[in-house]
Amino acid sequence: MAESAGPPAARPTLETVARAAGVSPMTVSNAYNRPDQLSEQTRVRVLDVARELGYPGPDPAGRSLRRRRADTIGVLLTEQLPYAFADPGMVAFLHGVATGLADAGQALLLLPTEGNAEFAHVRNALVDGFVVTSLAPGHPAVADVLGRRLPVVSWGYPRFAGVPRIGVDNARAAAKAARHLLELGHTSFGIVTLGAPGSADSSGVVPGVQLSMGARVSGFLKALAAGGIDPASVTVVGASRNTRLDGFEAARSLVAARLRPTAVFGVTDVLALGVLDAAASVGVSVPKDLSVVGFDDVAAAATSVPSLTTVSQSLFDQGRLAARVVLDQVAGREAEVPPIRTELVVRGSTAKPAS
Amino acid sequence: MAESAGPPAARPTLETVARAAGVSPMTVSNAYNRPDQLSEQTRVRVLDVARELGYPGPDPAGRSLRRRRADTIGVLLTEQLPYAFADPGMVAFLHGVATGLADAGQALLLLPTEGNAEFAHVRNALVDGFVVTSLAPGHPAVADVLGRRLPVVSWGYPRFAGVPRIGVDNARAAAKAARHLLELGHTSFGIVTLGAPGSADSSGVVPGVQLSMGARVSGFLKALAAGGIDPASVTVVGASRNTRLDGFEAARSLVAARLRPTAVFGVTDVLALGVLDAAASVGVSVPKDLSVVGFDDVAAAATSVPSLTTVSQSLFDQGRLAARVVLDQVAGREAEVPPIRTELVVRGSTAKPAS
DNA sequence: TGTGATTTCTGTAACGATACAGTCCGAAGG
DNA sequence: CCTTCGGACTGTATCGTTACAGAAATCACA
Repeated sequence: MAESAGPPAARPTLETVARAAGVSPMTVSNAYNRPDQLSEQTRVRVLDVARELGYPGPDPAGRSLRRRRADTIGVLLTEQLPYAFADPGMVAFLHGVATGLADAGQALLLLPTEGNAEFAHVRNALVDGFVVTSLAPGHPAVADVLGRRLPVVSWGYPRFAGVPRIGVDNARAAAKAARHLLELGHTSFGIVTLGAPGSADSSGVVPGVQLSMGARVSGFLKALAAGGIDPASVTVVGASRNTRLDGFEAARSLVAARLRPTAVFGVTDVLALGVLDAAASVGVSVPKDLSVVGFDDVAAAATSVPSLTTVSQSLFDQGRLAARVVLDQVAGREAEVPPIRTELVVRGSTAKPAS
Repeated sequence: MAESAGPPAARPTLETVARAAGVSPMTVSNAYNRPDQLSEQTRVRVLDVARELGYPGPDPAGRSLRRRRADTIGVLLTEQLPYAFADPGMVAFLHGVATGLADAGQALLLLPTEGNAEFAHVRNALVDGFVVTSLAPGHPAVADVLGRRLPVVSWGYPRFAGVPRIGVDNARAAAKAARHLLELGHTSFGIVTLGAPGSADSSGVVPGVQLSMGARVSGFLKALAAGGIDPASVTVVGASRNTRLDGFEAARSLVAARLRPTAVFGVTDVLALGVLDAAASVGVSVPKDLSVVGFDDVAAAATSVPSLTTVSQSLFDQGRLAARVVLDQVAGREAEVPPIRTELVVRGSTAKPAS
């Protein structure tokens, strides 16, 4: 073929197509994006020519530059990205975000905040806004996100100035768990938290624990104190990661101790499920010999054996709300963030202590 | 302040910064992207000026257009995007993809293929390549993806010409489950599959079932036939969606029937867990009165009561492989796709039939 | 037939960045 | 003193698209 010689088949662009079809580039663009702006006849002809030339359609990069819109929201995950998928609470939240974005026709870009890529992700992400999940104030990604000067909404702690935050009142929610156990008649307690192990000091502050988890621990202890229990008498153990296995290992010393508490609060359901495993492994019966309360109400809490009493916080709805709030900001509407309700769901893992 | 008048504070660009710092735009660009190309002194000065002007750093849209790279891979989800998060098998696969991409410093763009956005997502996605999950050949998104002329890798069925496919041999894998049950001595079988309910015809083909699930069903039946069981004697019921609850409902008729089979194959673990629920709901003891085998080996299979015998297929590794293959293509290397191994994991849900 | 209104299409000018191919300059080496 | 070399920086030309303003052609209707 003669035509296979010549310039080495430059990638076709709008203009290539326009020239070949004998119309202006604008008309080709309209053929793809605003079918109502040109006659059906021309549109068909243009698209035919495009197909013949192997034109893949308007390049999103050019379009994005010109329109100053990416129709994409970035979700920044505190933990290394892959790990987020292993955490059912995070998955439920993402599920909600994805739903909210999909309903609005927006795509979701997942951004790791750790890893070998020195965080350039955030600087280079083609997005119209960010949803950030529980980011520590000093984290390098914080500066990157705020530096982009794009709409942001944050989930969990801490608060950033001028950034709407979505999240529950962890201290109050944890207090519900404590009151439930007090009402059942428990007097000796343990806590499995996330982060550094250690005991609470007199003010109920446990050092080295994630902020939101810290609020859960201190809220739980404060409610106990209001019920006449000395916070210093409560043994607090820490799991290094939020996995069932880490919860199991952290709880082993608790449930095997001679002076075993009769009630344990796991600051996440995943950890609480690990407590159930630990109890089973040493022959301690739940809820007969030990009551266990979790936090989050993930799907597995309802199907575990025994099923888990927990503080429900509708992670899915929070995700959807996060999407709505960030999209409102993108659209120039200031969104108000309603408070998120929590509710104690009593299931099979709590009962009166054995007398 | 006098300077707050004047033009309404145009958003600063590379050139704004360059002019203010008395250098060329190229130098500003280098200050951000190639620190080794200029003196430390100039770099600091440029970045200082940028900060003063409130310059948010090089705009990803411009950069992406010029470099013709997005450093992002799009993942196309068959099901409506949000639903994918509810499916543990899909989550495990995504987990693997995310890991593979994060290791290579790439971001992950999640794309819905359904919803109210008429699939424009795929055409507008700023990505260097796609990973598609189990897309039916006639699906509108298929044309969009192939039309982009970007690297693609597909997971599951069907195969597309020129597109590397990652997936297991479902028929052979399902046969392992069948042989396990035959060896235990079972002679009456049921299947819970995904898609339209219906009975197998003589050739073992069940109409209206997803392709990969169809392969599991027919592979299972073929292995039974090889063991002397008439496929027509096997009752096949269908769940409309891959959820534990749908599996429960689909299995109810099976386990409650007078001529209840002694062994049931769930084509996914999620459905098989639903079968366990159904058995429990009518007082049928697993594995004493009923053996149940699943497929996938999701996390919940190991922790269910009883734990689930299943065909393991390392979904995580397949995700990571998908990432590697598509990135290889982006880099111009042709990747070869190794076969994926499956393995029968025998746990507590299978036993010899009650005599 | 004239006068708008409507439909259909075009020309131009950005959008903001980086690749590429230099230029300039001081220091090292002879 | 002249050459050579490497580091630091610059100028220009795109990358591919769409917003905007308006022109030309067609139509409706008195």
